[in-house]
Amino acid sequence: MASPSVQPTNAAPRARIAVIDDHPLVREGLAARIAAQPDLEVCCEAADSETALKLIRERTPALAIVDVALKNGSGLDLIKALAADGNGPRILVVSAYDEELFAERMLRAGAHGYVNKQELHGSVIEAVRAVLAGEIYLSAGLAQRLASQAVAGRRSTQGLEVLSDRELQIFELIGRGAGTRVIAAQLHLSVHTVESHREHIRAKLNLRSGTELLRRAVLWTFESRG
Amino acid sequence: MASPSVQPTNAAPRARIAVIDDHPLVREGLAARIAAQPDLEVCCEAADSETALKLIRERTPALAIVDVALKNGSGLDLIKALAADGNGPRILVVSAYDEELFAERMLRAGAHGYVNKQELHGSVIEAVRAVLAGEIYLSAGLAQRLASQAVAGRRSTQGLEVLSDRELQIFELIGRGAGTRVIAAQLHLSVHTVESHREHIRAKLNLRSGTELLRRAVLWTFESRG
DNA sequence: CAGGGCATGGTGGATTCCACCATGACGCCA
DNA sequence: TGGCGTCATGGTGGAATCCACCATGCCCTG
Repeated sequence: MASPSVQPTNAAPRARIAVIDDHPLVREGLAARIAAQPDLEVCCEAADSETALKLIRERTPALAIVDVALKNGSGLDLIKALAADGNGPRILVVSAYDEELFAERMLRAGAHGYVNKQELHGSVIEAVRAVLAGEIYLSAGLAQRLASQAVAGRRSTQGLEVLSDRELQIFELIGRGAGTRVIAAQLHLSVHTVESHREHIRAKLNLRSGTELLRRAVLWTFESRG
Repeated sequence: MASPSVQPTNAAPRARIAVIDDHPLVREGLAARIAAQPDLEVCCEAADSETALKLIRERTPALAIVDVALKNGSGLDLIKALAADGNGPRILVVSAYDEELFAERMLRAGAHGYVNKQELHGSVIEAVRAVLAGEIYLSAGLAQRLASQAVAGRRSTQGLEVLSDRELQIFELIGRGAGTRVIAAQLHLSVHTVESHREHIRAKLNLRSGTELLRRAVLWTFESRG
């Protein structure tokens, strides 16, 4: 991939793109848009991070569009795995949450762009091209917010930014209604590990009971409409 | 609905469909699928309930595909408004949540079908056709759960009307995040009593785990009490 | 009166929670 | 380079809980 083949715009072959999202409709929407471009094409699709990883390694797309919340392993893991591969595809994250919360983490984990599903009129393609060209792409509002945040160096906010990646990930799953054992299975972790994370989350968010935790998580997921 | 005017399937013209979703990508995915059918076509799209209402009244589609969570008015309002119009389009709800909670509300508000975004490989079109044909369409898992609920004994299961006073009271406390022991203390009851009520609530609402109960209770308190 | 729903409580076994603890990996910084 | 903190991963054991039955008493309605 680092080989001199990654410049498709001037040649005949289209840039090959992987679409990873657990909503079939979103996949199709993306695929339709991409297919409509003369210089881009979809080379594979997947709904969960495992098959995604497999497919991407096998088909070596130039870019992968990844949703934050997948079935297994939640996108973040996928991104980390891809980044760890070294010469993997460039990565554009699509999310229903426009939380700076996620954007920051995703980018740190190795993503090259972050676009919100909501404000996605024509900008995906724009984002795809930008990321393919080697740039970092952020959807409109996010850039400013991230920047101002970085400048302000803000803390606490009682909010979820105190949580580590793993913790946030688990927090989200809790919000979706998954029990500890389900989460453990889904993330390929020991139940104890998940419980540990749970405990840390509780501590960080100042929640006494697991009930309160679940409540918080459910409300949060609901509010930020996953 | 009983009027003989809405019968597009037998003639040459395609059935005209409105697509209402705040995710552009999902809209496009749906549009692409619909456009691929010989007997269907998209007549308008909208991202919020206001323009949706305006467009639908103006263009009189045979069917409207509506997302639960819109920007303004949350889909539910839209459905109610359309139902109030009397001779509006048939309505198919698409949702990211497979909660019976939502399905119930939507159907009661006047929707004719409810499909989950997740399990949406080819079923949307199927659902569209069914709803156009005058049927009520529910995505797989939901159908059973709702049916078993309806058959199991009582009417409409209006959600919580089946609950006795005590049960509702406890349900609400659960929704506020109170644990069993707290509830017991607060109501001057034995923990066992509360647990019994809990169990009865679960049974009545067809919820499997206590987690589901909590989740549902939290969502309810959030939804209804503003 | 009989039956049904309701509120109250209990028992016992399975599960989950939760407060500690431990280890290895990584990063930071002096 | 070593030390310190954080993170992720796991474990242990006792407390709390869940949950499927069961039991009693009460009130209402047929």
